[in-house]
Amino acid sequence: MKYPEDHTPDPSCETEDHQGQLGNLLSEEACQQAATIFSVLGDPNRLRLLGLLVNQELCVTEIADALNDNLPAVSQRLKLLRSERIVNYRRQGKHVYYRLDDDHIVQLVQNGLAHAEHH
Amino acid sequence: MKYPEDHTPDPSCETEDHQGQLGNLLSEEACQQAATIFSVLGDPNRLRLLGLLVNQELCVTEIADALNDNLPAVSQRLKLLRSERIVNYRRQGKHVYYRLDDDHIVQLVQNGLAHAEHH
DNA sequence: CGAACAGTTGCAAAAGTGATTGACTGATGA
DNA sequence: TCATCAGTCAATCACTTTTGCAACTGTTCG
Repeated sequence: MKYPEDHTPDPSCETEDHQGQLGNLLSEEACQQAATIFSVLGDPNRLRLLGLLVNQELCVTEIADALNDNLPAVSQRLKLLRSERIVNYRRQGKHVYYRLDDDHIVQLVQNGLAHAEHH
Repeated sequence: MKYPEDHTPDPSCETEDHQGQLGNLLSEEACQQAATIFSVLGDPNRLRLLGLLVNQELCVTEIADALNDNLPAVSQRLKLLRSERIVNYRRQGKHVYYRLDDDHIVQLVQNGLAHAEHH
């Protein structure tokens, strides 16, 4: 999966139409976007990070400490999560505080976990 | 993310404990599993395939035709989806019919789409 | 201003992933 | 049994993604 640099949807995905033949629920574009979100969630490190943010707002250093990870790595992950609008942030003095963008993400993550627990 | 060959959970993920310090919701193992599921869903081709199966059972050739894709490619994807128990199948004569394993998946996919549409 | 702290960015190496092709297996039916 | 159809497997190649480190930016405070 190639992550888009920013929120610029690729128009070239309209070149062929794979829908409509069998009552496909998923439009081409929706598939693309949903797949991107899923693949961003599809990494244990990022998922752990999101788990931390479920009920609190934390700055990068706190996150890195809590996850026992180094700062640049955490910052990279946050950048990706930011680009998919999964997390949001605000700067306060020297610190940048991150939080989950909305409850939708929590829903998604919990759904995924629920399915994981089934097996 | 490396996909596990089969449903054999890796015990080596218990070597270190990254939890408990800040009320982390997600256990190490749950994270791993959920991340695997997410990353399997994190591909537009697989997502389209799942879209096809939402209300029907189809054999591999039918899927390949509907998606305008070649048989081996579809079979590979199905194998992966199978390994994560996202789809289920039965053999009938020469044909292998696939279906979604349970409603949970539909939930997950729809959640992902819902978030995608937000932006 | 300049030192120190908090984060971010860039880059190269390493690891992982997906598409493709050809060979293989299993079932059917003449 | 042999030919054929349906599907799977395995290996390779090109391409992405992740990671670790060093350099850089921005902010505070003496």
